[in-house]
Amino acid sequence: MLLQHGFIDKEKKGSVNEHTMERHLRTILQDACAALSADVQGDAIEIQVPKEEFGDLSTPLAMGLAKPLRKAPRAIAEQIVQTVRANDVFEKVDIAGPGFINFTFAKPFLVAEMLRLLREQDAFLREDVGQGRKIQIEFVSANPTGPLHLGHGRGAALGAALANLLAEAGFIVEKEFYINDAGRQVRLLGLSVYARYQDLLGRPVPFPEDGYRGDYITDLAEAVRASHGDSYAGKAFDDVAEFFIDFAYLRMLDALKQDLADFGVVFDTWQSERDLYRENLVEQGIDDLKRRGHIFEHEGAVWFRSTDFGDDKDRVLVKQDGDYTYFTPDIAYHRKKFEKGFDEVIDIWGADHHGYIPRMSAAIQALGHPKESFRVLLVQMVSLLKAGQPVQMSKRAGEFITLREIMDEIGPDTTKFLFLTRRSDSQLEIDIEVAKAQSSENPVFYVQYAHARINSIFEKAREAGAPAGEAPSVPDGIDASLYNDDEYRLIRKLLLYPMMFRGAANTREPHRVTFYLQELAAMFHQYYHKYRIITDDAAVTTVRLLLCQAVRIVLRHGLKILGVQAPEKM
RNA sequence: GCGCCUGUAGCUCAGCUGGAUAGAGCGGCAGACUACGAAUCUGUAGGCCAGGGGUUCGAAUCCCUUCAGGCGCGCCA
Repeated sequence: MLLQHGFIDKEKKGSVNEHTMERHLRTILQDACAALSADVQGDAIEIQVPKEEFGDLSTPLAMGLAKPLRKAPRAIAEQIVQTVRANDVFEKVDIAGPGFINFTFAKPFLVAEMLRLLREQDAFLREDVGQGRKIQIEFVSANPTGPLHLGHGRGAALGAALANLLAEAGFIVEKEFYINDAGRQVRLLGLSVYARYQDLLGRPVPFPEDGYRGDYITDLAEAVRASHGDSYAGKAFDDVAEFFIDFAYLRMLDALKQDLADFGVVFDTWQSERDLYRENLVEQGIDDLKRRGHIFEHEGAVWFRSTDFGDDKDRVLVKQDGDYTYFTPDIAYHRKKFEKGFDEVIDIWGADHHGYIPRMSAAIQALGHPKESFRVLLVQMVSLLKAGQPVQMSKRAGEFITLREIMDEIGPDTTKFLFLTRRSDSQLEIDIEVAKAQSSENPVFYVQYAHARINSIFEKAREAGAPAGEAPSVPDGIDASLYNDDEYRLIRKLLLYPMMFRGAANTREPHRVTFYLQELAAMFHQYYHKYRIITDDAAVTTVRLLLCQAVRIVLRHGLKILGVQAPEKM
């Protein structure tokens, strides 16, 4: 159940990528440091991608060692270079600036790595950072009281992409949606529908002050009338509350699931708040905290001493009137998450809830879990512009742009891609006119076009009777001189994918994938314009088709993480 | 008042666990289809990284401060 992504090739899952450019370099540098009697762990060595003219990879290692070794950075660099130069994976190793060491890999090595990419495909691209650790991502979790809006869409895109990313990175991932079906909000929903229903039957009642006012409320009231006629006419709300609440929220939940499905986002588990009560978990949560000594009573209320764990103030769990606060079932919920055995729990929240983080974190720590095992990713607001003018959104008046509308306007792929080209915690503006009008120059099409174009090349190759059909079979070796400098640029970019991938997984930042894909697509389009893939020279053609195939594999992998189609044709 | 997020090219944003001459897309300007898809490509202009101070070999990145925008600070949810 946990592995329903269909994306993970379970047979290849176990293989670990041992020989990317970066790992190679790391190992070599670690040995070099040992020779200098500097105890540096391979993983701790900083490796970066420099500007192209400097080389493929570089390290400021020597500058960092200057102080502990009490030597000049360049002198240290010299020593490192001496030991490293003998290695034949490098074409060039040199020192630049204040002490950077730049590495340029030898072409035969690059070619061999690319062939490995072609053979191993996804297994070559991913890095096992999770090592089977269990991680839960809870996201969207919208109240089932209205349609999903853009903020939810952003959370959905992020959560789904992150789940794909982490699953590929060797975590066991569960995607969960928390259903707020027990609180005041669903009651208000039921009451709103009730009021509209009575209106329809000519028995107007005052509309609730904070009620939901969207047209969908009236639609729900109509649906009640259609299925139950006037059997609830004139009855007091308290007598029919359960019916109206359940009728309304279950329909909203269905609609919400449909929206998410159409957006391409699927959840593994749906946790109901009511079930937490049914299973007595809310009470157990309080008891657990009590046992651990973090509960006190004050002025007739039950408090959690969250200040012991970094919160600003202590928090009430049971009010004077005996009701729970919103926080209390949430503690039970997070307690349950950990009882299910997750090593890490990620919540994706709207940024307006950021003030809630310290108390939730405190509760989790109080329950005995390490602080680092809980992580909240904040998704900032999405504001919508139409031709440069802000579109006013008021949830109260039921006036807001829904995810559904945006999906219908600009398509799920574009919507997801736009959401994922920004860090989640930066505010995002989408101008719907721009997104529509420029659809032909939209970044998502740019990347997809590269993929479709490669597919088209293979079609052409088949027609032309080139030595390749779908894609040439992968040879054991290729003469490194068959590739030109522009092709080596592309190959290097491909080989940097695993490094980018690991960074994205470690930081939980899928947007890095988006940026990488745009860069790769750009590089490919440029290459395509400069050279013909299918030529009279059979050897060159084969070798170029192999490169195209490698680009295609990487594009597909990246797009799949983002949850965006990799179309054969456009 | 306190806390969190943000401030980088005309616009939208990357880069932020300190590294080399700060990047991309869009928009602007000038160009490229008799060859695998022009949803593409080439060239060009555009910056006191909000301001100020500090830390050090080195700061867009870390610290302090000012300013501007957003969001929070309930025995609400």
